[in-house]
Amino acid sequence: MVRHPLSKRGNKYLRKFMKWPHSPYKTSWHHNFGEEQAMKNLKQATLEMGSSQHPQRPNLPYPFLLSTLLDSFKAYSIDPTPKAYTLTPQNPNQHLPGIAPVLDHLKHLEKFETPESILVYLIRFYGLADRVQDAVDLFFRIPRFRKRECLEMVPRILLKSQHMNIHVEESTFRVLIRALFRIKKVGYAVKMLNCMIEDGCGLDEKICSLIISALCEQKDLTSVEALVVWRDMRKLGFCPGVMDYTNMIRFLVKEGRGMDSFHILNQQKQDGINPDIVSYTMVLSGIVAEGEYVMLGELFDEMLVIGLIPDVYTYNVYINGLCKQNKVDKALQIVASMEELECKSNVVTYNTILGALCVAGDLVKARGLMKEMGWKGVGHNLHTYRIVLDGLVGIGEIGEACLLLEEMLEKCLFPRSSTFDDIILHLCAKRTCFTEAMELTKKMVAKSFVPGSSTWEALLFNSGCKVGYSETTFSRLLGPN
DNA sequence: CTAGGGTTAG
Repeated sequence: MVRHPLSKRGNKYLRKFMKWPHSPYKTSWHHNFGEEQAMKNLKQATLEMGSSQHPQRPNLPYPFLLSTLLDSFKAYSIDPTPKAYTLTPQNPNQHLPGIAPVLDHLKHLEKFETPESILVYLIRFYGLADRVQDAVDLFFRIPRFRKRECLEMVPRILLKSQHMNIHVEESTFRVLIRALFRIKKVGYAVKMLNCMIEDGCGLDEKICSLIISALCEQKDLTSVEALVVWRDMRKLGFCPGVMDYTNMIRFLVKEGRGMDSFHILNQQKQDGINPDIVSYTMVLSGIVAEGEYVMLGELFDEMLVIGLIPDVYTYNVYINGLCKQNKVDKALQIVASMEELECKSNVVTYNTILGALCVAGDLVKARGLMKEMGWKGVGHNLHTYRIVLDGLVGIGEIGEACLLLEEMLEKCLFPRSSTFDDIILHLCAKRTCFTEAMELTKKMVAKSFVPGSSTWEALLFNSGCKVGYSETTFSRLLGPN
């Protein structure tokens, strides 16, 4: 059975069974995976098209460029993404005839508005193939790729209808506002809502909710403006529901307005709607982000008094707050008490504390905690390793760092490239370790890591002292890969 | 249609 990867119906029930290893909230994971696979197939297919030595299909099917693209994505039941279109043609002259259908499809059938980058790409493509006229034509046709064009007709129609004495009524407003949401123009949607009210229509609570829920995925309303809209809507008699409060809080926290989210939480309480653990968790994290640690403690206590039971998420936020204040011992106490309360700590809990220990330079404790994780059945992840590795490098424990690095590479986990640089630089600084530095560099380059300029400098500088490394060693490093 | 919505990392 083929299921749309993003369809909620698809994995709604899977959720409760599949809390791990993928965050159940990131349902887009499937989608991303599908996209990755589709892109891979597409890449392969266009490469095959390009190679003329393909036996069965000698000089391949330019017109199939488009169908290949569509098929690759259809196989995973997802719509082609804009990215797919930038991959398509590789060899200008060969794929030239396939471009027109692609453009046509983009203009008329694709759901997304053609990003300018694709058009730029295609114009350059025509240019490379010496089709200057085509390039110029395409340039002038750019506006036609804007799906917004259709919507730009709307004001004219509205004016016209006014002339014709046709009154715009509620349902028309609703259609228009929904259209604005589709193109993520929440700011205009708000304006339209105001028009609606001025026109004497009653306040539409559904639209209010829609506006609040769209806040997170839009860019034209700032948090300050959103707060004004919120206030105005309330003045007009909008009674926010739990979901409205949650959405508003999430938006504010995301925008770094922890204190504002705190005020919304208070409004919610005043309205007699009890905030749940999720809302508290979000607000607490906003408060931590703003460094309001006194308030963090107060709100956490208040939450307990109300009778809400914190879960891992909540504790992790609280622990993060303690760690930011360098109160690692207290954080560890919380972990211990979590155990008593039968709330299992997870990787996030440990990574947070490990980070604090590394900042404090207490690598001994960090090592111990890493061991404890294994023992408690909490697996190490990429971040765990990166945190500790950076910690070791930070205090100059290069020997240990190299051992940990070894362990990581065995598991196919890679450090940040800057960490590689740091390790190599440290090794270079110790003259006796130059050989190791070279070996490590070679290994890394093989894994397509690009050393920074100061790393090259250190390697070159030190290679002067060693006879074994000639120019050829370096040019080999720069070779393929 | 009774879940959804939330945490760390440079």
